[in-house]
Amino acid sequence: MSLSNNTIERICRIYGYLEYLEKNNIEYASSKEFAGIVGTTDYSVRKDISSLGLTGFSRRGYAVKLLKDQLGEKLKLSRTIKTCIVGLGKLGTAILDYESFRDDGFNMVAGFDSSINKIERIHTPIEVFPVGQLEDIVKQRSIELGIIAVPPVAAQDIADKLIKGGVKGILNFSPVRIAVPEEIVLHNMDFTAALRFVAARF
Amino acid sequence: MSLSNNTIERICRIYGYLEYLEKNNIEYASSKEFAGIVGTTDYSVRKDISSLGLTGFSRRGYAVKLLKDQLGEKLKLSRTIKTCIVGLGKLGTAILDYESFRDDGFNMVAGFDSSINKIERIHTPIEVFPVGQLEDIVKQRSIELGIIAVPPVAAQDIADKLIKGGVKGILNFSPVRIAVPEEIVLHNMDFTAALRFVAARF
DNA sequence: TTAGTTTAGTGAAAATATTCACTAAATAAT
DNA sequence: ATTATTTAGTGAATATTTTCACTAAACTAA
Ligand SMILES: NC(=O)c1ccc[n+]([C@@H]2O[C@H](COP(=O)([O-])OP(=O)(O)OC[C@H]3O[C@@H](n4cnc5c(N)ncnc54)[C@H](O)[C@@H]3O)[C@@H](O)[C@H]2O)c1
Ligand SMILES: NC(=O)c1ccc[n+]([C@@H]2O[C@H](COP(=O)([O-])OP(=O)(O)OC[C@H]3O[C@@H](n4cnc5c(N)ncnc54)[C@H](O)[C@@H]3O)[C@@H](O)[C@H]2O)c1
Repeated sequence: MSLSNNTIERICRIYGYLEYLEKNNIEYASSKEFAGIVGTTDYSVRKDISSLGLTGFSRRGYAVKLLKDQLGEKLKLSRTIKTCIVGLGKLGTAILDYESFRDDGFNMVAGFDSSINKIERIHTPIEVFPVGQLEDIVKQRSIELGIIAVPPVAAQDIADKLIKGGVKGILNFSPVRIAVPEEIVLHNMDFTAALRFVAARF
Repeated sequence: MSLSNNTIERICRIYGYLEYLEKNNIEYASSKEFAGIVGTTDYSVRKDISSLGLTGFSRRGYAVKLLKDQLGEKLKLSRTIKTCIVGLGKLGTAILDYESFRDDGFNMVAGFDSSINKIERIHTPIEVFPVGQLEDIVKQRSIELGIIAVPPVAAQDIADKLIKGGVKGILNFSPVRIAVPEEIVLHNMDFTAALRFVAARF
């Protein structure tokens, strides 16, 4: 019962929508509605959900709160995941300060930068450290997920350090390919590739 | 000869890598090398490239400059694409100031925000306008691609205005589903979904 | 009660995507 | 000159994903 990346991606989007529905006290939603949200068909949504062994209700659809909890359970999203960000430049500070991540279950517990100047000037409730302490802090605080927002040249080095510290996954915003061992989950957010992906389909 | 989204996505990533190779005066690269970059197999890369009617050279691979130009031609990426950003908050200003986009063929020609205060305070070589002028400026300057970095509640309204102004595609950073007509290309950059996509595969 | 409607569940069919197995070309090595 | 090696090109086989067609359940309305 291994899930395809497409299924995981769709479920993650649905999960976000379920949170929204829950906040708005909506109790049921149909596969068709989810399909609209993630841009697929109701068949696919039902297949995705049932492939996790979860079920809905005839004529009412899926129970929002129940499904959210069950999906969270299955995909290990309901627990809070300790996260850090490396590179506190323009993009990094935007991410550092983005408060919704906490609601979404990602607890930003540290920021790192190589510039002491920057670290001293930064004004945020989150603790920030010089990059030299990266590995230690990641270990100490059991940080599971690292976000990379350093210039491309530094990205591989930072990834290596995050991995030594023990992170299980990396979200990389720098536009370079990073090499990681098998067991580490890597996902790239390549803005330029995304812009091209749009422009290529005009 | 319509390309799948997977193919387009891979080609966009390869295109970025070709730019890097070109800058470093590397003349040839193999399908295997591209496969490593985009995380697929050499077979798939060759299929992708040949599905566009493009070819390489036995025993040398693909000619970097030639392939880049040809892919650029086929996917309409070689021309410069006029782009604007709406919402000049933390994320929006980071994107506004990100200079690599220009090298990558995206010319940021305008920024918009609803806060006059913000517009007056912003310090950037790119022209910024109150959001009331959005539709007109997009028309006047023939902006083809709009980036949305406003709070979720405003996202649909901004999308509607961008479309009225005539953009062909939208890159949406707000974590909500936006409705657009068939002919408009929409792509969502949902950071939370990306974090979840990583965490779900730990 | 009965007929109609909505929506989930699901095996089968169809469509799509990937991988394989093989050919051919170019070059290097012996 | 011959053999070996590397790498692209590609039709066929395989695998995966999506869609379809149908069933069943739950509820509504007549
Ligand atoms: N700003 C954007 O909109 C944008 C868009 C797409 C991609 N990116 C990518 O995101 C990354 C960050 O972009 P940015 O605009 O914030 O750049 P930036 O220059 O504003 O910030 C980079 C930060 O990284 C720090 N840094 C440099 N080397 C480091 C190291 N070895 N360890 C720790 N910190 C280090 C710098 O001190 C700086 O604070 C870059 O890779 C960039 O290509 C940015
Ligand atoms: N900061 C992040 O790291 C981050 C991460 C993920 C998603 N996002 C999303 O990106 C968007 C922007 O985030 P941010 O952190 O930059 O927020 P922000 O509050 O810093 O900036 C939002 C900006 O939009 C402007 N704005 C509000 N309504 C507008 C309207 N109708 N027209 C034009 N401008 C308007 C505001 O004046 C402000 O400058 C949000 O949707 C947010 O959810 C941000």
